[in-house]
Amino acid sequence: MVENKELYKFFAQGEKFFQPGISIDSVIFGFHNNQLKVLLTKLKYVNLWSVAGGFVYKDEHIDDAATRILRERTGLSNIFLKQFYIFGDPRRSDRKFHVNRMRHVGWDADRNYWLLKRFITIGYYALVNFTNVVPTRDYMSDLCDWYDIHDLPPLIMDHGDILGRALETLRTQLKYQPIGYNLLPQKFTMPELQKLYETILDKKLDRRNFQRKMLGYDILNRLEQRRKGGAHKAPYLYSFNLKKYHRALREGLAGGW
Amino acid sequence: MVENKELYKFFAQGEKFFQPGISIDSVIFGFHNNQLKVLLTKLKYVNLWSVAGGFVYKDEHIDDAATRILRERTGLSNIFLKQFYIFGDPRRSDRKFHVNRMRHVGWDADRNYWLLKRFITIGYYALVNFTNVVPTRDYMSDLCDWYDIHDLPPLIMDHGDILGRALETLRTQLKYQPIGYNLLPQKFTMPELQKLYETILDKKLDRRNFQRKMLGYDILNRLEQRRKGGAHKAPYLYSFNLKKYHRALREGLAGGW
DNA sequence: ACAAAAGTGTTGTCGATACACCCATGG
DNA sequence: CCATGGGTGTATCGACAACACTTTTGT
Repeated sequence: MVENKELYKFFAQGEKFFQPGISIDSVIFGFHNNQLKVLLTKLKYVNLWSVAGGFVYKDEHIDDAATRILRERTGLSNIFLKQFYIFGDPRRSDRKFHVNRMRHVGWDADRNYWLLKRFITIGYYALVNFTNVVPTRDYMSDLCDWYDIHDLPPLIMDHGDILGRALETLRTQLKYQPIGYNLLPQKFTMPELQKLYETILDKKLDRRNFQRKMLGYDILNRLEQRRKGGAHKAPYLYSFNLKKYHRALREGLAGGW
Repeated sequence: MVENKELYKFFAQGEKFFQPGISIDSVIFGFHNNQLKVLLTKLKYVNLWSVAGGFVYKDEHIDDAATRILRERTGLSNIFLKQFYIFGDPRRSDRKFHVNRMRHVGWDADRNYWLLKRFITIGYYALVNFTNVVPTRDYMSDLCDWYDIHDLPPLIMDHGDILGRALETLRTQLKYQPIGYNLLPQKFTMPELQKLYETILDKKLDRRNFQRKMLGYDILNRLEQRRKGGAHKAPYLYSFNLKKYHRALREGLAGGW
């Protein structure tokens, strides 16, 4: 198998290219069907899933590495991406997992093999537009797809913790920063934006107060057009005023839900 | 010199004990004479200062490493310590600086020497009680002392950035968490607590509103005793109600300055 | 016409600010 | 006795939550 050759090559030569002992794990959030989703990959030879992970090239900025990994998994660049925590427990790695994978491609590792050493991982979280993403697996995985935040498959190592802490961070950030731009299509309605907030915060918000508060932030453009076709009254479409949006990102919102 | 032997040993054997490519830099804040201070060490053989740095033993949790480094510099355990950012620019290390130090102890490093490789550093910040600290230098440094945040000596590499970002984080955290416990003596007056807040935020606060807000958090015990001796009316002494203080740490404050 | 969804308005509460007043102490 | 700092009280404003009303649309 050509793919397993690639994996073999990674095992054999990764040490040459990658910064030792450091990995990156990005929790990629998307929004679809009124549900918050995470992009996960199923790793080969085991029945375990993983958030979008990877390694840092020896001369690569960690933020660039995170961006690259995100692009490899989603096809997207220019995305909201932020480091949120470092996971530095010396026992977080799962030796058996690696040994098992290596056996499948015929790589025989000794005890000092680079991948079996301790890894510290840098947690990033990303917000992406679900419909623009083309989930792309690589030679390490045989599946890459979205999963509902409330219905997750079994995760490798401490990826449950990583995901949980990313979600917690997202919820906190939500209070002080605008976020819809990265998760919604260009044009969207106020109820759609509200659903996004409700989904992330996991609680109902008052329709009318939400609208007024959101408009109060002064980061939205109301378009002439309305969303037709649905039953009932047609809602306005909005887009983000990028200039004001980015100012709000820098300076923060009043906040408090 | 015995000390230089130690440094030599570090150069020669550090690779055996420490996790490669990872360092820890802790910005240690204290409060004294109504000024916010940082604990810095002056490194040997150069006219540059550094925040409290160190390395991670191969089987040590990064949080434990940060705690250990803090104890080595201050003599204190059980302290408020929190990771706040990872600095991962591949060009952040200063090769010349290391080479220069090594030359002074007669260590001759080749190009692949561990210390000259890329290091990613984990930024922590700590809040400590100034009067309890015994600033302690080690074999790498010839000075260790407090410096006013507004009057800093020249700092090594990106330690200026690290310090700035730590300060920014502290200011943000101040809005959502109680902090005085770690920076003030056991007993303190309301004006003293206010000075602390004013110093960190670098702005004046209204005396009366501050008092009411602070008392409203319900984390203080008013003591019978008052602070005598100063001119003018004797202010009450307070101490923190630790139980409520820690609950507030976990659950956050209302906040907003 | 009516149910359901969307848009707009009104009111009450609470916290934050601004400021006025009183108390204690040392010079 | 008065200047200075500390403690307590009150008015005002604005943000936010709760809730009423009107408008639009498909069936």
